[in-house]
Amino acid sequence: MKNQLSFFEKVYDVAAKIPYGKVTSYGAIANYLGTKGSARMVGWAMNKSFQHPVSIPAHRVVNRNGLLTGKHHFSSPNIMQQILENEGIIVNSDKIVDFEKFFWDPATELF
DNA sequence: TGATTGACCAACT
DNA sequence: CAGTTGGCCAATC
Repeated sequence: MKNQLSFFEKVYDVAAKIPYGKVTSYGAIANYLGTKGSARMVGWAMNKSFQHPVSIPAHRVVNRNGLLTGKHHFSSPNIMQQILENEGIIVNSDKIVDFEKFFWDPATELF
């Protein structure tokens, strides 16, 4: 029995818990999981999240700079920004304004 | 099955 | 300051 979830599964678990109107980074999730170097896997997991049965708010996950790097992988490159602005997050030039204000760190908030 | 890639990050050169 | 490298795990070729 493999009680231990794969890194892949943990990413979904954390990403699904991102509160409304908040954002986090790939590195923050990876760091929370204890594998800082696996930040790329988080993004890759988000890509697969679309085919994942659970709704993953991948639009609330951005890179360390608050830049919407993954927007291009959505149905339309403008969808990600539209949703974020819909949640009260200000986005300018594909970048989140006051990123630290909307930043949600699982290691801190989720504990 | 070995090699490459991937929505990243930090450190090094 | 810009380009390269190492790290991590899973999927694709």
